Amino acid sequence: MRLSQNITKTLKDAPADEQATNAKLLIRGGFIHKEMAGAYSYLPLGLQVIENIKTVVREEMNALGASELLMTSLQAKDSWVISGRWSDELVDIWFKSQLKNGTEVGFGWSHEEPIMMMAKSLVKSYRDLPISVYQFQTKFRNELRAKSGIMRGREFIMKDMYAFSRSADELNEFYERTKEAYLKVYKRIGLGDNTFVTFASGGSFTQFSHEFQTVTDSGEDTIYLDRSKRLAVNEEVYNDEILAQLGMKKDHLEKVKAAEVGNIFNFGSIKGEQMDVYFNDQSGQRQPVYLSSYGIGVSRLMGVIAEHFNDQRGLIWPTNIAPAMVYLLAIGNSKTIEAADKLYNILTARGVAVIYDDRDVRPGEKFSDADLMGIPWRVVVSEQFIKNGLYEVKSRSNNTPQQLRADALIKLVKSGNLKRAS
RNA sequence: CGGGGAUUGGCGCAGUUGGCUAGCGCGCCGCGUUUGGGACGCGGAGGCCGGAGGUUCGAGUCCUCUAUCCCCGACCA
Repeated sequence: MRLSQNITKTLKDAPADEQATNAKLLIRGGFIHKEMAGAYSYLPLGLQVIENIKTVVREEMNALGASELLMTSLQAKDSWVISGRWSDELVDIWFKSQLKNGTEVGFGWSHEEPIMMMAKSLVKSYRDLPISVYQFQTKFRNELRAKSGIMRGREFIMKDMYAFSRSADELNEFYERTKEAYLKVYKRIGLGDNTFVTFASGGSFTQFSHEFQTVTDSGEDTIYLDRSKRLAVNEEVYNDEILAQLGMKKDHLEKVKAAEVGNIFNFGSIKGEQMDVYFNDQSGQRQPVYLSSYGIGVSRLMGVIAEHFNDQRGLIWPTNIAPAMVYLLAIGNSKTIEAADKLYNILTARGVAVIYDDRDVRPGEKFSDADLMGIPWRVVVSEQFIKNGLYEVKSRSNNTPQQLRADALIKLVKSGNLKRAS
């Protein structure tokens, strides 16, 4: 995209009402806009990051055999009454409203109950199973206190997947495969080294659920981490008995702050029994459906990444989720601008996502914005090199530029394996 | 929900013991000079000081209520 057409402008000062690093940088760079506490709009650059994260998640979920759907944000009261979770005492983060005729409705903070109701009408036979579906949804949670920028909002984007299985074994098999898929997701978006499978409280059916925790001081969870095993225990279930059970040694554990970027649950047959979702097995017997659910906080991930990858100058996006691969700018006269226009067309045609700073501002301002926005590669078209057909290429995380021809430039950029046009 | 802090042009801030047309920097508009790390000069636009009520000759400044935001805690299927 051409920066002259971008709706946002970068800011030198972050708004005083933001404390969190992720919010400060994302607002300064023009990625998000605060609507109110805990509710942020995603501007073109920010939306691109969200979409890139989604693409990675989507590919990994599809690889599991799951299919994407989209449920409603508006939810009927009935299904939640069945499970008992319509209660404000039990679930204190409900946003509720009512229709003109007085019928109560809720805004989805989870989609477990609605998906079970759907499954009830769609899943009848063992032949229909196993099956898994997922969606990217805006969740609404009326938190008492919003905090940490986009890391904990009242409205946020989440990928949630629901798997229906015929037995505990079948469920477990899918559960383990999904756990691996999750680790792939975190690896691909740049958080692989710092994200750990973590034992957490399990809920009604199993003793544990598994969280995916990214180690960061900005996180709100405390975990006990065994780095060599790449496993951790959430503080909420941490005690000697549990450690012994998990075969983890206390003196191997580090106490660290972390942000939960995913959580997976095994509900066993409980949900099916509770909500009357049964199928007929091969012998015609009614059996409860086994449910497991899998969440990834997409917008929170964006926040965690912003917290994790930055320096004095601004953001440093990992290549797989950067809003663009190249920040292109020309210095000087009509000749370099013409050359930059041309390069922009070439790169775009080759499927490279480019932010082209075509604004009539001084070079220093362009450099600063390139750094603030955290685009992996900066390409400068200047008089001194263009006469030899060379472009100056510099990585965001490295200060020494190199001079390359267009084809070498494209090769270099594409080695980051991101092919998007914008 | 308990505690603490804050609210003055789009953003960051100043504003004395209550006093006259409410200032500064950034950003924005115009003209000119500039052009490899957020340039400079000149000229402009933009604010009933979060809101309501009160005290006073007079309120950005004092009092009461209220809204919103941030932080700590509690909370986080």
